[in-house]
Order: sequence, then structure tokens, then C-alpha cells
Amino acid sequence: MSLDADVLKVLADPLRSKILELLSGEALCTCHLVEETGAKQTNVSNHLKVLREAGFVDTEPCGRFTYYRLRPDALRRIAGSLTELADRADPDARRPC
Amino acid sequence: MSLDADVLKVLADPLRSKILELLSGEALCTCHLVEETGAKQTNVSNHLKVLREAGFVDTEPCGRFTYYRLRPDALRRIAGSLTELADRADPDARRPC
DNA sequence: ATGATACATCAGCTCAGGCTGATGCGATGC
DNA sequence: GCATCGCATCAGCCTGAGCTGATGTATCAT
Repeated sequence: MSLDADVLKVLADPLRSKILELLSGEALCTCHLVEETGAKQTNVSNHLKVLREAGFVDTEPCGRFTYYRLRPDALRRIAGSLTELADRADPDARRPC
Repeated sequence: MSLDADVLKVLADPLRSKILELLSGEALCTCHLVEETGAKQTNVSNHLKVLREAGFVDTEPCGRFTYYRLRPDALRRIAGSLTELADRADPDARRPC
């Protein structure tokens, strides 16, 4: 497996990573996330869309609320590709010039 | 531990992730990376600087060549924070509105 | 000493993407 | 019905960052 820069780019944003941390442990709706992050509703909603389309969160409509839940499998996939890359490292190998 | 967006941002670039993949398995010098990636020398050098300052690669000067080597521990650190976040997930918890 | 090679740095251009205000739309409450 | 709330979408601004050409600095070969 190889590193997917497009997927990593989704994680590499301070507000999105903050949202994922907030979603670890419990599902939250947008209003919670707006309150916790201090960001504007529009901004949070945009980032949630990015996270949703990348498969990092699931949505659960509930009346006029929309709950967001973390998808741990998506994170483990990334973690797996990183450790696989790390495991491939050989401390002595060097290609001659 | 929490997700560090600044560190993730270093990985979230197609050329940089390509370089890390190439460096897994064997150390390479800049000219190798330029040849393998097809990118300009200036560009590769810039990205190597970013990777070096973020601690993802080590440099080994060797005459007029500069060898770059992957630092697997740096990748494992990121992988660890991702799995930790994934492990924290509770499929039933939900904060009421 | 002269030239070539390997690599780094600098200045400038360009563009993706994050932030915002305005607006739309469905669900709930009165 | 009408107002309000929760959330999404749109258009526009603006900053950060990637790419490039030019240049500088060692190191090596002849």
C-alpha cells in the first residue's frame, strides 16, 4: 500500500483534526461542533462535508439535527499504510550513485 | 495524544509522499530522487528540506552527494496518534442537544 | 586552474483552498 | 399560518504553499 496524499490532505487541517478529536468518544451534531471549536457554522459545515466525502465521518439525521460520528476504520487504514511504510525501512541499504 | 495538523500537512503532498515511498527500503541521494520522481531538482530539494525539518528524513553527506534516509519512528508516531483516536471511538455514545 | 557535477537558496508567479456573509431549505414550535 | 432554528450551499476574498528559473557554493575530475 502507498501513501495517499489526497486523503492525508483531509486530515492535515487544524479545524478538521480538531473536529475528529471532538468526535472521538461520542457523536455530535453541528451545533455542538460550532460551539466547541468557536468557528463559524458555515466553516464547520464546509469541513464536515470534506470529512464526510473522504469517509472519515458518518452522518445520522435526527429531526432537524444532524449527528456526525467518527469512522475509526478510516483512521486505521491511514495508520496501517504509515506503519507499513515504516516497516519497510532498512537501516543499512543505500543505492550507489 | 492528539492529531498534529502541521505534521500531517508535511505528509499530505503528492511529491513528498512519493519521496517517502522511494526512501522506504533504501537511502537515496537527491539526484536519484530527481530521476525517479521526474520533478525538477529545485523542487525536490525544497520538499526534502520540508521533510528534514519535520523529522521524517535524515541526511548523510557523502562527498558531493547528500543521502536521504527515512526515519521510521516519525511515521510510527503519526500512525500511533491515528490508531489511538480510532480506539477512543464509542459506537453508541451521543451527546444530547 | 578550469570545468562539471550535486545540491541549496532566493525571488517571483500562480493557484488551490480556507474563511466569510448572504441565502436557501427543511424541521420544529407557537 | 408564521417565526425560529439547524444546517447546507453559493460567491467572493485572500493567504499559504507549490513550482520555476536564476544564482550561489562545495566537491570532484582533468
